[in-house]
Amino acid sequence: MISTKGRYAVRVLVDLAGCEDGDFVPLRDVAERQQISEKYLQRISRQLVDAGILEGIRGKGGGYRLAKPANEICVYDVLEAAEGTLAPVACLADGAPACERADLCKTLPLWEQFYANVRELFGSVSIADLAEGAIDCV
Amino acid sequence: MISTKGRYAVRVLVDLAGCEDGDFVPLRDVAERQQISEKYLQRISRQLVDAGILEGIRGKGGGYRLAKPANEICVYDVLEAAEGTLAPVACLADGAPACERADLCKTLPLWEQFYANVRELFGSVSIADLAEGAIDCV
DNA sequence: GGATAAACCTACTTAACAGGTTGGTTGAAT
DNA sequence: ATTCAACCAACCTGTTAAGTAGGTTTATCC
Repeated sequence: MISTKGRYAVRVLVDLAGCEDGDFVPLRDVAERQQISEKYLQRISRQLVDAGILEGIRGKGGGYRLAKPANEICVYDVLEAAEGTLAPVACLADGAPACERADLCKTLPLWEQFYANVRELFGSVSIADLAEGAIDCV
Repeated sequence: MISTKGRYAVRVLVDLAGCEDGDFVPLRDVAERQQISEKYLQRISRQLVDAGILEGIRGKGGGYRLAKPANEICVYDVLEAAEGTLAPVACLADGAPACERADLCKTLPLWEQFYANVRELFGSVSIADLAEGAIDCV
């Protein structure tokens, strides 16, 4: 399951991608359009700033904007910034201690395959793709 | 993330698939081999029985065995039985109320695609595949 | 028929996390 | 000086994960 944090993050990015390039957009506007608590978005936005995905400036006339062109921001990076790792099992997470059972673990290859699929899918879709509705349902 | 419940469930099934066909194996043995609390496995096993994946008989000489041949049990069914839905977002879960924003939701197609990938991968791998180590790392 | 082995069942616990909310502080424009 | 808006820290509330405890039923074996 993708938590609301990750989903909200994607929605914020897509929303900003739909605004005029280069403009700083106050979070209040995004929150209103997306019907999400502004306060909660604040926390999420900060994480996105820390991850280098968003830029924020303070004060009157401030707000957020994409730190890179929308087609250079992939969904994978956004989800990872918001949710932490997307590894399906702890032993595949970045910096996890190697599992002792790894050699004899018959299920590990499956999780590895799954993780690879996740990276492949979310890594190949950009915020620009979403904003344009370029993803078709299957 | 796949929770331990789901992962343990898969491991139990793979373990049982490695035992003599038709034998009922007491959970204590599985728990010992897999190094998982027997009590916790009890709960999980019950869910798998309810889902028609395992058969259990009580009393001395009892235990569990696969309700179907290992190559007819796919990982998807096991995970779903143990974890509930595998839908990445609530609005795609079985029996979820339709989301009002569905039409204008630019991210929905992405979650649908992801869900389809999950079903495809886990649906195409059987317990027999895992038991034989037929999955290769990528 | 009694001991034993096993699944079954209910309830509880404990810690972590999701999903926020409150209440401020700092910084920039006007 | 005022206003807007990002930043920051702490808190809260409910749910879930991950188990534990302890008992009840059912079958086998002696």
